[in-house]
Amino acid sequence: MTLRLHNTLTRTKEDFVPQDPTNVRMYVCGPTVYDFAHIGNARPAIVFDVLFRLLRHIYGEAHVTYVRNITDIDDKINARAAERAKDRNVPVLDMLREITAETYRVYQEDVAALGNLPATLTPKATESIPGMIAMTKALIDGGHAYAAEGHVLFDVSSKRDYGKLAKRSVDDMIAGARVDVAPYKKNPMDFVLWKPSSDDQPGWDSPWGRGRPGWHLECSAMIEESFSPGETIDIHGGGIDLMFPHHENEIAQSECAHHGAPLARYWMHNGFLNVEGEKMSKSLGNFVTIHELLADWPGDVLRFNMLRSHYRQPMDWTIAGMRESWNTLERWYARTEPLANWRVGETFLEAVSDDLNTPQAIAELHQAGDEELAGGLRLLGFNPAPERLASKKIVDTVEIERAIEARNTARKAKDFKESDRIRDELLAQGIVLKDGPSGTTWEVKR
RNA sequence: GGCCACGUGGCGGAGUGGUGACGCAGCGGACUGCAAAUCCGCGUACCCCGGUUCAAUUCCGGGCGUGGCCUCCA
Repeated sequence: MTLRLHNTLTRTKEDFVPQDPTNVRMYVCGPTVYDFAHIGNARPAIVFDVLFRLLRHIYGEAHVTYVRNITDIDDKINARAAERAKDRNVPVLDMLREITAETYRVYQEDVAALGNLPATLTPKATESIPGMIAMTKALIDGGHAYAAEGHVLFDVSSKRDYGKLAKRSVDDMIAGARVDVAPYKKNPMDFVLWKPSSDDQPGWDSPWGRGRPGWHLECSAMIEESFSPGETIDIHGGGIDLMFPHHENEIAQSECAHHGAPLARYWMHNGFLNVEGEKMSKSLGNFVTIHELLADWPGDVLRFNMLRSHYRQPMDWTIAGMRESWNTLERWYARTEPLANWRVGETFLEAVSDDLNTPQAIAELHQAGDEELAGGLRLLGFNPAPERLASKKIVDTVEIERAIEARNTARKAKDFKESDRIRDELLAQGIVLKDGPSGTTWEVKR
């Protein structure tokens, strides 16, 4: 059984062959920590966690390194900090540290609540500044970058195959460009490696003055520091919207700084996510954060719902889908939880190994016996325990038990009018009764 | 304007050149005092128009539609 992955570089599914099966290397672009992560951010976190687990299953836990960075220096963060610092009348840089630390903390919590394993390494951009400066120097020395008006820019004309990931030529992009081109750029597509900072912006001393890195440079430097400098990694992942310009530019920087050594051999991109048929945006008011979702829904449900669509397909996130996911998981957890034994089924593993075809894999689980169901759930990152699906709704258990007793007394006396009245009353409170062979059980209706 | 995806039954969602994946909902049955839950059974779908083929939902071309990227974005 071979693992096949869709490679954005070739736009085809390819057999995955790591350079070194005892050292499989994967890097995924993590969040910019300026605001709570939204449901769209959850998609890559979950998708690549499944891939991480699958790689560990195939190559062994000790042989897979998964790096997910934290972007904690960025102009969006600066803008947010400046805004809030003004409101609260505190120094901008203090505000900035508070925002990134707090957002990072919540992100880690949210991601863990979705059933994701911690990444092997979680580098922060602010901890890789010297590496970024060194890479910028190397690019200038190699004739791939130039300093201009306090900025350092990457010269796209210095890389013949610039655009190979996004499959577009520099000429095409210039033709379609809608941006004002900064006067100090030699070429409109040149992008910033380093830019000057004012006193109230975070900055580091560099050969080009006090400044801060461009976004793309951060990832290139963090990859270099997380793995061995200059080495090609196996998999680089992220959202499809990062393909251009972010990933294209990472490739340009890293390859030029490393004398042409490819940055990554397999590039993977997850599709976009819509909410109830509409693009998620703050103006539409359908902006859903993971954090608020977790207040109403178990993390496992959110995870399962995500995996019901293939990661490359556009996905529509709906409440109806979440309910369906909850029901399915609840039934499955009831079956698998008491089982001590589990094993990963062959057809299930084939499906997951076919470019993470989780919808197909889930279909296999619907047909599977208890042990294979348990094994499949485990591999996908679920921990079958009913309490993980407990409703967050607060109910008066004692009151319910008392009502059930009263109802069963009425039933014994064949007073069905009374027993139905009690059942309806509970139903009105959202409590559903089930009369089984071993007595009456209840659950919270959704 | 340029580039790129996608269009499957009431809904979600895989897949395939030739016997209707799978789930949810719905319908019928079993069970139940009646229900719920559970179990059993039930479905002739692949945007449109051409082409290739013995055969196309699947391949090719064109059209229409939806969405994404080209600017911060998972």
